Amino acid sequence: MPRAVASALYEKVRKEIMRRVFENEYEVGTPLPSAAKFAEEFGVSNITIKRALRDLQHTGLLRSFPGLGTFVRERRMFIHDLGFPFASFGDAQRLGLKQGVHLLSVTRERIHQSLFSEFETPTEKMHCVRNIISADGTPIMIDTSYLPPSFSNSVGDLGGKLASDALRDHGEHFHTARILVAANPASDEAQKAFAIPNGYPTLRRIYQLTTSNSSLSIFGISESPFDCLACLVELEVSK
Amino acid sequence: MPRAVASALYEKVRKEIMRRVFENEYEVGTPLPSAAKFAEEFGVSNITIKRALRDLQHTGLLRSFPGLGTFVRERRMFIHDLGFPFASFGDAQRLGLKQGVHLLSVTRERIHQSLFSEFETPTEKMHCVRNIISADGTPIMIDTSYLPPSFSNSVGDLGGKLASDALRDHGEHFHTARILVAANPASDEAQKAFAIPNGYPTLRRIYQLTTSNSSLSIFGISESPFDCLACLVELEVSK
DNA sequence: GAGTGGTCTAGACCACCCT
DNA sequence: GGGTGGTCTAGACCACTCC
Repeated sequence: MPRAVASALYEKVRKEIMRRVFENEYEVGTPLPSAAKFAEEFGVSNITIKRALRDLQHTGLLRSFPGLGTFVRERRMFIHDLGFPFASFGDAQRLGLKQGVHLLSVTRERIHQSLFSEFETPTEKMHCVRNIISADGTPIMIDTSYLPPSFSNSVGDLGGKLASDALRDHGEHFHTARILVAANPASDEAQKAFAIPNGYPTLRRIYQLTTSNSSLSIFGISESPFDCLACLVELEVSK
Repeated sequence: MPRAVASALYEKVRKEIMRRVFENEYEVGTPLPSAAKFAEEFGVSNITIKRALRDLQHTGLLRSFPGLGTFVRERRMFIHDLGFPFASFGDAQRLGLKQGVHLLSVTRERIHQSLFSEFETPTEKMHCVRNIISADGTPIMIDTSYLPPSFSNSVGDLGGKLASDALRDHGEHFHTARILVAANPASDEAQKAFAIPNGYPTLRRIYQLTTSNSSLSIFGISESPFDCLACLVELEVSK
């Protein structure tokens, strides 16, 4: 049963730098010592330092900019209450934060079955709307919503708002939300949208919203970098 | 606005190997070509190949064993229905899978406040029970439960069972579960317990169980590798 | 002994940012 | 020009597994 390196040089370096960051030994806004400086201090190779720094980027602790240096990453975590399944503008105001919805694309696509294996999804081509949702100016979530073709007469309405709002505009209200919450390495889209590295942990919500109109379901996926968003749920336990 | 490398050699290699795995070009159980073979095939350095393979380990696609080779990682995903907040043996049987609970440690610790910032936790020293939960023989979850000191007369009971079961043994039943679901890079404990690399995405549930006895709350954290467990929740939407 | 992956180094080049 | 991080290479050593 292999694994566990722990004794590696880059691990020692990583843990020491991590400790310093947690002890606030580096000011946010000013760069950490350069890789060359660290290499001299720790008495190890340049490359070993870079390896440690890269690992710390992958866990969200640091962020490097070529030509500028390496910085402590500032975090701002938002809590998404699943009791209000999909933050709409009303919810955002309630939470006291400025929410923005930025349209990425409107296309016609089939639902990616492998992601929705826990759901019964239609196989026909759906309207597919991708939005970036930001809170207080920082992007925190990329949402892909699939709406049935019956929405075709108002596709233009879909941009810049969330599926729940689009539903509302059609006079429909969803009454049940079924949500699969999972962790995942960042998708390609999330990597681009949030400028995060390959493998960066993200939180995914794969959801189905149903309305009183039984033929009308909205499916979707939301993805957020792990350090931007968490979900809260409160449950009365049956028996 | 930096970031985005995509054109890097190791990225091309990574994507090509990833494609081959998804296309089932490599049999599970037999090793992939060695780094040396890949280096020859792609016409790049040994080290560049290793970099790509390492990234693919960090996203859970591959798993390497020194002396043996690199293998496609077999995944088995369990779905945890939050409607039955904490899988007990009864729930496990209902789901038709063999659940195991393996005691790691019983200690007295204070609750780590920074992890429970969304909860109001007691500051006194609590009983702290760590268990590894496995399903069908594979470990899928490490759980840390904090129980109030009033459980002191039966600390011996805490091993090998979950907090909800311990509660039941005391004639108490929880009626509300408050759960914060988040993604995170693997904690040190999870790294050891699941033999996963630094930065591996995990799903965390930070929870509070309350009973009709208002002074009795159980707090806890569960952590699972992202490819082992997801959470499902179904909600009636108020309003 | 041969092959494997993991680590570490020295050295090089690039694109970027600042002065 | 000098500093930064990012990439890539060649070469070495180690611990491991299998034959």
